Amino acid sequence: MTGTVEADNHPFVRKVASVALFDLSEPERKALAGLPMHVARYEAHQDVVVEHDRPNRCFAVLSGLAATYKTTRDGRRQVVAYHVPGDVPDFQSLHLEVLDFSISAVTDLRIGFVAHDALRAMFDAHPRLGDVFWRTTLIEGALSREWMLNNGRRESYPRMAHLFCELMVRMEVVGLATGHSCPLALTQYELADALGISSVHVNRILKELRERGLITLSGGRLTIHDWTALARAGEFDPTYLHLKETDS
Amino acid sequence: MTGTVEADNHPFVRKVASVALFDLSEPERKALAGLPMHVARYEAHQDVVVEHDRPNRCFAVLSGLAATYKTTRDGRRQVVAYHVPGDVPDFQSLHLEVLDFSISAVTDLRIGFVAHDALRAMFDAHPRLGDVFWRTTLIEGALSREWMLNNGRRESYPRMAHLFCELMVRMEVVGLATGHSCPLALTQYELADALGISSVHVNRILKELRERGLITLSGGRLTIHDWTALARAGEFDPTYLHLKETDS
DNA sequence: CGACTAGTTGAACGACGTCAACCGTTGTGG
DNA sequence: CCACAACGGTTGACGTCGTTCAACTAGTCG
Repeated sequence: MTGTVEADNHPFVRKVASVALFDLSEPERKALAGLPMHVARYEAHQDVVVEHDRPNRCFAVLSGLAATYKTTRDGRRQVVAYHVPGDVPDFQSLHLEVLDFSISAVTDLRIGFVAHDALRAMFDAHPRLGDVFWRTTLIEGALSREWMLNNGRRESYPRMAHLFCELMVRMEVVGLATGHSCPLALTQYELADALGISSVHVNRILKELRERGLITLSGGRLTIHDWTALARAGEFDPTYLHLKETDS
Repeated sequence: MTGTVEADNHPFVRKVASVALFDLSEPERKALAGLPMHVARYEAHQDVVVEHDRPNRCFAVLSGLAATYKTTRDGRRQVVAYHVPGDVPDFQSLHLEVLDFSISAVTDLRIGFVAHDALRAMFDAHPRLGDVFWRTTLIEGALSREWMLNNGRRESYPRMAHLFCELMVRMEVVGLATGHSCPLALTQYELADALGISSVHVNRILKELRERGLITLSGGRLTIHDWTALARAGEFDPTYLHLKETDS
């Protein structure tokens, strides 16, 4: 293996390459792969950062699933984003001092911390990389908007269908899905918090999706048996994910 | 009047100065004020940009109120953000080719278009300004998250209270509110689309807020009679707006 | 084997939606 | 200058989607 191949397997290089609209230069690859990264592990349900924190570092998800969430005063929880490997969920801490959300491990999680200073130095030296990271934060914004539409204007059946479509596509993009099946260890409570409904209702909708032969979600695994029907039910159009054209 | 004062009244200079964590240098002010801007007017309910557009320019709201929205296939509409003067609602078009949302004029609107090329040139010459605009897009992301919590986990009464609190604070920041009263020409239909409820229900909640003496919304004007009670009802905590410390 | 957690299901309730009628204001054209 | 259409707001009656409460099951861990 050459150094180049090694760098290409680095999570940052993979992620940035998948988002950038240009080919990364060799110095850019080196800068990304050379970022000093501190790897840490979290168990499911642990918080990585919490609201009001003032981090001096960002982190990338290396493996597992993370969730950004907020809570009301009386403890009701709303998941506002899920993060698959490669994502940098608290990137905004680079420019906004105090966090307005918390991020927790949904499953066992491996993450890599990178100091703000190191990132800033890299962006100074390689401005195009800054633009790519900017692009990633804008894509996250696009996901937020789609979630708002989904949670605000679709009933729970299509709403859940839409969420499963999104998660499957994103898992496919990072190579974690095979044949419309991917690891997804979400409890029904967590699903409820993402969809803005109750866990009891999640259970009923899940049952309906299962009985109609669209999906199964069990054993920490989501399998979509009828992609076409699920996408139709959820009115799923992946444009908002802003993927670069690959296959479908 | 000196050239400096003139520049300080320029919408971009005002906006950037209000968001930046540092003092703008004179060259930076000049660059902002010197951006070639094409002013245009839109009547209420006209679209400025629509989903799937591929703009080669951004625009700033100069006066009036704009709304970013998305629709489901059957035409149900969800407003995902409001934009007050100074905001640059489609900034993401600088980095994402195709729009995943539409933006319409809520009231009569005056906007200023700025070509992407001009912005890119400015960011190359003044990297700190790029960081400030990045910061603004991250703040918009914070608003999205708060909206998701609000729409997903609060019932319609506190939900509407929260929205009015947010809008009032934002109007105050740009100097359009006096004594908890500001122009706000939203119809009940539009309010419904922002809150994810029906217009009939908006009417009822509005009546309740009015009868409890918290607000009045009429004649294109929102007046908050009891800020404390409204903020309490909406569990409003302005942290997520990421304002720089001024008054309260 | 007991304790705990996640899932499942029924029944009653409630928040909100839908439908429909009606009112008030505005603006336009005969 | 009035008629009337168009639109936004208001209200009641009723339907429904989703919640809440509660009981029960199944799997897992010590």
